[in-house]
Amino acid sequence: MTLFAERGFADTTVPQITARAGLTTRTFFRHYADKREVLFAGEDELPEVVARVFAQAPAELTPLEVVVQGLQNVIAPRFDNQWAYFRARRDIVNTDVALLERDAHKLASLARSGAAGFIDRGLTPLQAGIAATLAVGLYDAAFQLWLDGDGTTTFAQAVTRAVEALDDIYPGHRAGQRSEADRPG
Amino acid sequence: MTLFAERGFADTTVPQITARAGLTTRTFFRHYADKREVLFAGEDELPEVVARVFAQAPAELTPLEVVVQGLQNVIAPRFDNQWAYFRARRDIVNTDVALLERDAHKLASLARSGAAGFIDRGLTPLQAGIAATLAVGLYDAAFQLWLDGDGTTTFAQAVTRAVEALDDIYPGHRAGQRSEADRPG
DNA sequence: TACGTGATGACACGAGATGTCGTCAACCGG
DNA sequence: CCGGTTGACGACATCTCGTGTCATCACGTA
Repeated sequence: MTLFAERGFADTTVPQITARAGLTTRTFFRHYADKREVLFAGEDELPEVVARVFAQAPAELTPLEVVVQGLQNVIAPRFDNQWAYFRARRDIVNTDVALLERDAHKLASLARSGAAGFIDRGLTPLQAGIAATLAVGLYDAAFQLWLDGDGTTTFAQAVTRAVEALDDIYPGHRAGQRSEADRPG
Repeated sequence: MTLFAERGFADTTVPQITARAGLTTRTFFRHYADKREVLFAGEDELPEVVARVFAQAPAELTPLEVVVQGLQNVIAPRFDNQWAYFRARRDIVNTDVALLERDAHKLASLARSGAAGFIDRGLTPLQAGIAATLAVGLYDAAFQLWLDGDGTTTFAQAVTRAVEALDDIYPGHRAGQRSEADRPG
């Protein structure tokens, strides 16, 4: 991370990283599948987290309610207190196309995991795919909103704001509310 | 494409491709930024197409209406009659993680382009980001649905089915309809 | 002590990707 | 017809990424 911030991701070679760490190039690739993966290590468990969210969710919840509840109760606690790290990480990722590709693919994998969960809940593959994409969209929007803040707001608050934005652009049935209630733009 | 189908993407080297084409390795990289880009050439114009859709859309349309109209009127004609090519292309892309990453990033770039258009129409960045992600999700769902078909159905029909699926999982205001109408399922 | 296991170092190597220079054909104005 | 420019390509060198392979060393255990 330090070297990436100093010299940029592309201009930092693996030998430079391992020299700083006192290891060998070969050892680096035994721990990380490739150079990019250093910045994404630890996110592989997210699909499992998603699966757990679906397993614990009551059957009567709507797809969106499952998503919001999962983001608020399971994802949020994992992110708070790590704001500074994710902020620094995003600044690096945004400078390199290869890292943005990896990031986009991780989100797509997350969506596939979510779609599997929705199918288990009885949705058709088409519905599940769209629901999962919408869920990941909310997740990512909330994540970026959270990072754009000053580090004092919680991830859960960002999720709430993202859901409100969704209702603004595409008013849907919210639990306990009449969908007719038009919101001012 | 032929070599990729025969030997797989990863096991096909650039010298093999250029030998088949009667050219040099160096010449290959003058036409394509990297090996993966061969399968995505021509999609760079999609963001411009998106920009045109937004420029032509009447101001009174809702975000979702802009998307659906754009997909039906502008995107669909570009895809029909190319079903066989896109089908073969998808079969190759799905076999290689690096290609899936590139694919995911292209969709993300498309979403950024769409978000810019929504911001121009007066949405907040947060709303625009979510609207664009939802739009790309519909686009991709329709695209996959279209490819899963037998080649006789049109892309526009797939878009219609995708929008119906969205309304099933997250009932929103559709033009000229009461949103109270609960759908079974 | 002897053995197995796991992490690491050392070395070689293929493939992707880029910089640089020279060549050649097409084009264009005089 | 001539001389210059432009653009595409070949040839060569080079760098980095990533992998296969084998030797070594530390550690725990019978």
